[in-house]
Amino acid sequence: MVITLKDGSKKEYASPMSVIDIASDISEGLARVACAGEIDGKEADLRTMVDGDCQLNILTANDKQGLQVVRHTASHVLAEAVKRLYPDAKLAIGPSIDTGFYYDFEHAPFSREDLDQLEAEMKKIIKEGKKLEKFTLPREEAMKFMEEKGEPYKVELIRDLPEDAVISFYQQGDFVDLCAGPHLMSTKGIKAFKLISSSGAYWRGNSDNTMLQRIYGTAFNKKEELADYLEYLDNIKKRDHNKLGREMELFATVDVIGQGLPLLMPKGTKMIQTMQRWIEDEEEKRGYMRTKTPLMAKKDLYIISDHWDHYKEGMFVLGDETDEKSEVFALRPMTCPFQYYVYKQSQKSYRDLPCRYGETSTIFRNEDSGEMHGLTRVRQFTISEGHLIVRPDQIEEEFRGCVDLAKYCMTTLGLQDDVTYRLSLWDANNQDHYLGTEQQWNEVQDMMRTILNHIGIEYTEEEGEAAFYGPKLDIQAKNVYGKEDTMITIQLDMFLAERFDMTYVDRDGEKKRPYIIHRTSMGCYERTLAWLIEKYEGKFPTWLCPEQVRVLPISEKYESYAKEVEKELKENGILTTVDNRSEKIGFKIREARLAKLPYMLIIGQKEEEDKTVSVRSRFAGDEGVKPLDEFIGQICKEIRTKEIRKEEIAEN
RNA sequence: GCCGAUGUGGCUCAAUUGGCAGAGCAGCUGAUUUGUAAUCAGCAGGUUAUCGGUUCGAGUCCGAUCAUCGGCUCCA
Repeated sequence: MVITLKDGSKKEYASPMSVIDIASDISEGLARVACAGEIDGKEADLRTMVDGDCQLNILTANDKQGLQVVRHTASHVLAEAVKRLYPDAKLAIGPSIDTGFYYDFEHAPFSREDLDQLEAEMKKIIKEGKKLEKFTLPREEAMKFMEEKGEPYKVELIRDLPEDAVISFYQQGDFVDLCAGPHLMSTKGIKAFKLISSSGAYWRGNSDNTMLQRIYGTAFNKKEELADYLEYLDNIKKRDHNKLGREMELFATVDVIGQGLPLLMPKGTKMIQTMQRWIEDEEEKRGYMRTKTPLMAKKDLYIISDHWDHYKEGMFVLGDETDEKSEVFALRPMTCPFQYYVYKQSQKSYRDLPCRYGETSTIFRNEDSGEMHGLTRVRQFTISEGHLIVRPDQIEEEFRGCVDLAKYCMTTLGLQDDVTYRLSLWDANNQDHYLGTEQQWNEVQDMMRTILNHIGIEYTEEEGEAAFYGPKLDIQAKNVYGKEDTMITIQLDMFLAERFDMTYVDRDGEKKRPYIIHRTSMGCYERTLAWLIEKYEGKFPTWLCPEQVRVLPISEKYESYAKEVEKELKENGILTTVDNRSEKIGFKIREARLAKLPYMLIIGQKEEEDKTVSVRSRFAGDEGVKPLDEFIGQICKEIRTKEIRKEEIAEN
């Protein structure tokens, strides 16, 4: 057989060889660092026998997949350490993940001290350098084997494998684990690892199941890489909106007000107001009509919209539901039905469509108590919500307009490169959760795909993420810790128009059903603020800054001139404050830096000259003495054009 | 909702293991009037998240509640 290597060179062997033996044949050095193989582009264990012509690539820990193998093997070492220290612990699953690996155990919660002890045990296991041996068993024997070992979760895993699956195990010394692999040849290949944390996690990700204990860890090829990663984890805390946003007095929370109900402080509010005014104006330019509808409604409304059946758990209900005579209200979890009634106030012609309604809409969702987080997961929030009532022939163009608006918003804020697009589909196995029929869903989902392909955006598809009334294009972004949330959503709905009996009179005089596009142009203001804090590390683009210029007189003598300067700046719409404290100028500058201000103006006078304004910016440092008019012109232009300077984007 | 950790002035942290709640920074007052990262002095600020229990005595031990954090599940 002929093996073609990565560099194009060829090796010929008379009989089948394992990947690791071929690696050894290439060089002993390569065999030592080999983590896995890639046969004709498919990942393979080092023990895999190669028995025909193929393209072979040897993966090391420098390859992403190679590192995954190291981490996966580290998870087995962790499992062995747990079984050594706590023989009663039951094993569940232990995969590698983007940032390392985890392993789930049925056991009492692990403390940090337990993790330290487990780390020490893992070091021992690695030092012992046991070989990992792979073997397979037929289904029944495999189940019996794991039953005898007292591993009920493994038995369940085997039971659920397809009939024809090859059931493989890896053994290192006395420790055996059910595993598809691939794995390193020896535990010695784990050069640097660390157990990061532990927490509860449901068996098979289902909250009806037992809660297991998950231990998270990470592993790297070199000690320095691990140290860098741990330092990185430490550093990103400085960008965490939940910490920085409180420090910068953008928002706060108060025990007695409650979870998920942050107070937006004056500075945070100013930023949101700036964004809101900008977005409302932009939407108006794009043909939206604004509405202002109630924050609550009788339950009757939600019965029509089907929220009562599909979403009641997520709503704040006011009044006694059990008393049939009392009026029951609910705070709105979205604005859709309210805007539908705006539409229904008059009979519409096909000429009236598309009908674009926008509302800066505060909504309420009763999230589970454990879900709240800073500004990204709250119980009351405000979104730039909109509904477009459209004819079938207008769907594509209007959808395209929504995507364009979303992109414009993201680009203006500088967030456009940090997002991924996800087409959220229904779950055909769970049809009770959705309105409509399978045929209708297939139709509307295909329509979405066609539009997205025409627009030419790259997207992934995700089943079970749709709204109950239709598929969504979700624009997703991650926070500094890698947790993903929806930034913007554009949804296509062919069901609710019927439920609300919305119609238009078509050219032929017949009443027809419109389609509805639900969309946000920028999404939730609170969440967006959170992303901005993390993106810019608090050093926002000037137009968004709650304090754009701070005027710093070098002494009391210049206070009155400082006031004049302030007045003139304010007249030009620049957000300005004066620092009148009697501190030394160096101290004032330090304070202004900590406040992450874009500009400071230092007011003083040199010898016989007139009073001067010297400009200091976080972009160019000391810009020297400038005429005030020139400075005002410069900053006004910056605010007007919503310019984002490169320096403003915090380095990763 | 579930598992775990945490909760002491605005912020960062002490309090010798159950024995008088303390410091730095921020704040306020006064002095200083300053040219690019910290002027000096003084003052004020706490029912130790809340409620209850054990104890001669609780920041410390126990219980409940609330909130915050890390996850799981859920979600814009």
